[in-house]
Amino acid sequence: MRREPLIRKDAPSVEIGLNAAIVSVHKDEPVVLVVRETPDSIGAADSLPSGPFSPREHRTLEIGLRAWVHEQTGLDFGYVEQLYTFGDRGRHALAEDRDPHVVSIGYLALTHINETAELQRGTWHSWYQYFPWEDWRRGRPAIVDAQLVPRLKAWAEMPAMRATPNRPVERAERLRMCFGTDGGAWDEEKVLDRYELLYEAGLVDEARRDRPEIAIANTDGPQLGTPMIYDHRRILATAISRVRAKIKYRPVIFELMPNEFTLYELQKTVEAILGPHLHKQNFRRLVESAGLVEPTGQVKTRTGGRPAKLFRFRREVVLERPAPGVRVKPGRA
Amino acid sequence: MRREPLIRKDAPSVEIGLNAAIVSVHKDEPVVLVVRETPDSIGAADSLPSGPFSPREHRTLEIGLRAWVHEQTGLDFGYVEQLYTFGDRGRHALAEDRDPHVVSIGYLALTHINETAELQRGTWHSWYQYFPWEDWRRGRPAIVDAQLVPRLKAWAEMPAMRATPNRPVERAERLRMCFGTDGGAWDEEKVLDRYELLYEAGLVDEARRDRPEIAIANTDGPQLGTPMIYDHRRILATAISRVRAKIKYRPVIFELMPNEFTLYELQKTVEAILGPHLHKQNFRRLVESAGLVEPTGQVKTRTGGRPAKLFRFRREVVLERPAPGVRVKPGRA
DNA sequence: TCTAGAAATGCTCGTTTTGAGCATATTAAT
DNA sequence: ATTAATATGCTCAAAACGAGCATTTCTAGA
Repeated sequence: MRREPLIRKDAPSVEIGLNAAIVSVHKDEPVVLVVRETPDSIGAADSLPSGPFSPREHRTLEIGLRAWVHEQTGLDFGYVEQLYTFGDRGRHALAEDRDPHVVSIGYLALTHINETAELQRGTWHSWYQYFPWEDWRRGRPAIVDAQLVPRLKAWAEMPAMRATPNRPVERAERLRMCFGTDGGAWDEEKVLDRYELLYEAGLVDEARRDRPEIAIANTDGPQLGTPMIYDHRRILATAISRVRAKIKYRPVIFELMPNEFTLYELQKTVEAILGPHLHKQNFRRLVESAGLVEPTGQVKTRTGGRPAKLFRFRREVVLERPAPGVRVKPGRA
Repeated sequence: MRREPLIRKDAPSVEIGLNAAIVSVHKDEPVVLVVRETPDSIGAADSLPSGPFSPREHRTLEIGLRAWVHEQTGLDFGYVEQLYTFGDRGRHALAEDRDPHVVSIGYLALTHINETAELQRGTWHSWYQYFPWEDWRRGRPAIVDAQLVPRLKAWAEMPAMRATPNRPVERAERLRMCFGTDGGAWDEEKVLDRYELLYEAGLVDEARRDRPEIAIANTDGPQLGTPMIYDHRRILATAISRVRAKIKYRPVIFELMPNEFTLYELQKTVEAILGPHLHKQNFRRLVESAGLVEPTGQVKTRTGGRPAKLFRFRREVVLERPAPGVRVKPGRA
């Protein structure tokens, strides 16, 4: 069974972009590190730290990523994981660019913001600036019922462009799945699905930018959330989805904490990421009985009440339990 | 704050390889679709269907992947998801190749094998051929205690090459985490971690191939499992890890089933993926009460006993529950 | 035809986990 | 001292889970 080798020698080349969604929690606010860029052909827009992968200089993809982030912001972070590789950085590029095509790899990094500054460039922005509909800290955000749902429903009922008779049903189902319309529940992890639905419906600026012809159908009403360059908002949505899912089964929440913390500080950090739906006493029981933390013996006074015991992360927990994390149930009221 | 554009125009190009780990379950055996290749410079070896991404021909990465798989095997699959992007396809390539460097994107596809054949090329191989230590269907595999653990322990205790005093501890901890030595539990999802540990320890053929100098320390004893070309075995390990994790919170198991099936057939398929640790009556209660299936009204006779009711997947479940899946607990006896 | 064997299915029961809330302790501010 | 705010301990009912017994309904063979 001899055939040509799989990898042909004349295989086309593409350029690889490395992009970092660097997430932290600062004063109970979930934030992402943003650098404002002025690329040619597109107006100034928010951007994630990023740069091309250069195999000659970077031994691995991750090393390349760290180098770019350090160069652009001065930040060195610890935890990082790869999110996803996107074949088209905004379909704009896809439609118009010639080879070499650009493929972008998104990364999620988690870090604790050291008050005694270190950032040389770039700023921390609340991630809800880009996804206001994800901010459930003060209950269901008004924008959902005022903007998203009605405009998405209109889109779902739009006559299909091409002969796809089942399209309206598909759209209505996706709408229900993403936004919990018609009795469904809001799943805090579906950040990417929601963004992609809004993109397809032409309700975010990036869609108008990439596909001007679609946007015509949906110009009545403001665009939703602050846009970003290329596909960076999609990468950020992927990052939020991932971190919201991951803290439930891996102890990554501690990447966002200082070495010592009170249980309530830990809870506040979890709630900043997930949304505020945790019962204080049960949260305490959860993290203690799971062996995620151990008391340091110290207490923190000035809490506004009784002093709180300080805890630290018990690293050994990863050796003891198969999926240690803050196992709060997804999608509750 | 004006600076150079992020993406430089002289950015280096790389070649992107698309690789598919196409997984199915055939007669209670988990299998993967393998094509045997004879690439230059490396002897004949098992390979996953794969090919380079060509932005000119393929509108998206996924379309490119499907095209290559179809060309190489004749198979068209349904469900597919991206796994990971590897920056080095075996460090061999990294060390010796010149630009353009190759980056490989791994995909997981799930499909149901239609008995009335369709495969033009390639063969289905049990995935345990590549990872015999993952096969717990007849209890703890002998190879774990006979080969893996002792040889890994020797490696963990090896004097570190460079000045890294804490290395032995790190190695011992990883060993414990991956293989549950010293009282830890075996976590069926850590397939990739185990493979990478074996690679680092020089116990799989790929490590010897990529880093001949390391292998010298570990030549006493057979190499473990059938090797694959490039980094394909690592991609397969990633695929197994992913599918083992994912069936617990997404109804992907039904991608492996025919339209109608009995609950026991479903259980057998889950057990083929995860390992056999399910209580029959409780499994039934689990999938029924989760609303994952609905009876068709038909029964299947010739089961060897009382006829079994036939069920089908209830697609609506994804609209009702945030994380529908076969929620068996990870890492039990 | 009758019976043993095999598998499917229904059900119980004790344990563990979870959701919710009451009660008490310890601080700071007034 | 009193009050407000927070930390922390504890209880209790509901739900989920793990294990096993019992019954039903088929096939195969005496």
